[in-house]
Amino acid sequence: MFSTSIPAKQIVYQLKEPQSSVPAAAFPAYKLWSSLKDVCDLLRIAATPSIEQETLQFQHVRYRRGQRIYTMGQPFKALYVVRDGALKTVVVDDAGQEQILSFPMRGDMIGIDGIFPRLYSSEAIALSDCELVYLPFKQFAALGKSHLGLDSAIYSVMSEDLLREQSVIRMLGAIGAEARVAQFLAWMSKRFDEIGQGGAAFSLPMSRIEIGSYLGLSLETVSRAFSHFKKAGFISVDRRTIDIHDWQALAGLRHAAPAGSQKQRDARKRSA
Amino acid sequence: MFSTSIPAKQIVYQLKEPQSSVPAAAFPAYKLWSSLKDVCDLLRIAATPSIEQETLQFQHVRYRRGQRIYTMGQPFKALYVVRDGALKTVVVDDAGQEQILSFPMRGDMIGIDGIFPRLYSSEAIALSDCELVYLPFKQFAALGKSHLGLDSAIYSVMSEDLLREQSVIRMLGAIGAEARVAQFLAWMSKRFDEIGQGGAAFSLPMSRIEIGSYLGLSLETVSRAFSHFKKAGFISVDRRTIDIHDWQALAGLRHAAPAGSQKQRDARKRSA
DNA sequence: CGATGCCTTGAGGACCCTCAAAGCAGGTGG
DNA sequence: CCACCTGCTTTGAGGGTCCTCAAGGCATCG
Repeated sequence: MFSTSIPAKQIVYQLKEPQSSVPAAAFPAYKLWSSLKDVCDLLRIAATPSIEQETLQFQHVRYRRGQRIYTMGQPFKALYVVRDGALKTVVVDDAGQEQILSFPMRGDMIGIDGIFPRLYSSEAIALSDCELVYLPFKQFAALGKSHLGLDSAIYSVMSEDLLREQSVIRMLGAIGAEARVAQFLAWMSKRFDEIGQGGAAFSLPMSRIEIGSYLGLSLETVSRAFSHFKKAGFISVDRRTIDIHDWQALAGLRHAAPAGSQKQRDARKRSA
Repeated sequence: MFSTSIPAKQIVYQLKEPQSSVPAAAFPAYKLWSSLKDVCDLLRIAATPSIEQETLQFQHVRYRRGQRIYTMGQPFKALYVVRDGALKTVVVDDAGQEQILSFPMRGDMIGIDGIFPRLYSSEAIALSDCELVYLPFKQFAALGKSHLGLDSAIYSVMSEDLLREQSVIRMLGAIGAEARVAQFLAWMSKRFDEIGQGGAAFSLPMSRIEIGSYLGLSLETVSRAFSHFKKAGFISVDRRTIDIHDWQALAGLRHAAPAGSQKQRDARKRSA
């Protein structure tokens, strides 16, 4: 139904479900292969001399807005690193409910959650046209053995992902609605800044519904929070265009917690 | 203040802050070293012949109820695998708020979130007396190179942890209070069953507050949910002793969602 | 036996979801 | 080029879930 198999060394434009009739050629023939060092740079892994000498190349794949990179239940074959564009990863429960897990952007690795069950256990969908580096898992994992420190670096990438999820859990479990949205905006701003797209003014790649799903809120609550921050002068909002005027104010809203958890009770008991 | 350094090959009883004055000798001299194969068995990793021949041994460490295994910000040195007992992992925010991330039990690996930042980014605290296997990270990671398939297995363990966190996120983001508690009980039951402590009747190692923190609920809501399930005949509750009478009923409450997210709208749009 | 945690149960109210309507942008087709 | 449709966003009104506050029971421990 949806064959992701990419025959060993062959350029494949991933253009199923064209949706709009732009031909593949409409994409500039950017750069379709990455060396191991390129991948490490993307992932912010320090490259050793040994890594720089590796000649194995990894293919780039492109997706259009709305396309699925992989689907729940599909056999796990590869990891992907985002080179350009924005995506969402979601799980769909048996009732058809979508829950968004992350919004991967440049430098993020996706597909990790498929390693253990040997099946992708979430779906990745492109929010904008995007370009990914395709890493066949076996080949990539094998490189960990031949390059000193690369295995630890891969562990690091996975560990980082765990950390990111932990901060989401913390947010969902112990923070009020407005503070979640504020923190989300602060994160996005920081993220766009790192990527070099200007952290102060950017365009959100996702809808209010998607933000709501990610934050455990309804779309209306997200919208209202935006409006509130606008009135307070922290940001400007116009549709998906955001200008951050007061990053500190947003990041500072982390506290203000009325949701899910006991406010200021108990705190800590045992003295260390 | 809290030195975790364990001098290479030497038995160390971790018994700081005795709390109650039970001497170390009160513990039976169980088995204080594990081979790589033992560790793999614990982690449910298939052991290859090469792994069975590995002679490197890993030390066991014991902790008493209430003791910290590691603390946030402490330099990362080792992973631990739970051999016996139950723990909690928590993050503490700048306001002193605790948020519980997981309740590791036999077969779980902890400390993974410290790999990337080279600092433990959460705390692990023993809920009961327990016994862990101490895996110095460098030595352990190095084994991944010399044993075929072990590196992939380690990736699997980490990937599994990611999956577990994802299901927590899904719960916090899109499910009502009672359903969370129900699912929590169903999980615990399954977990105790796997460990061989009887999935139908068990004793919870954690308090209502801790369950609430994990599930993003107040302790009162947890308590009320327990009472409700008792009245409905799904379980018996007496303090921390739980008897599951109708596992299906609990697991079935997964749906019933009124919290955090849009109920039955939109669902899925683009047809695959 | 008093003190201390932990758990249960009740009453009131805050927060955020649900439902509803209207404004706007982009795309399609006449 | 404009009408129309669809999808996204904003804003308002009402109500439900779950938190907060409070009091009392029941174990464990010094």
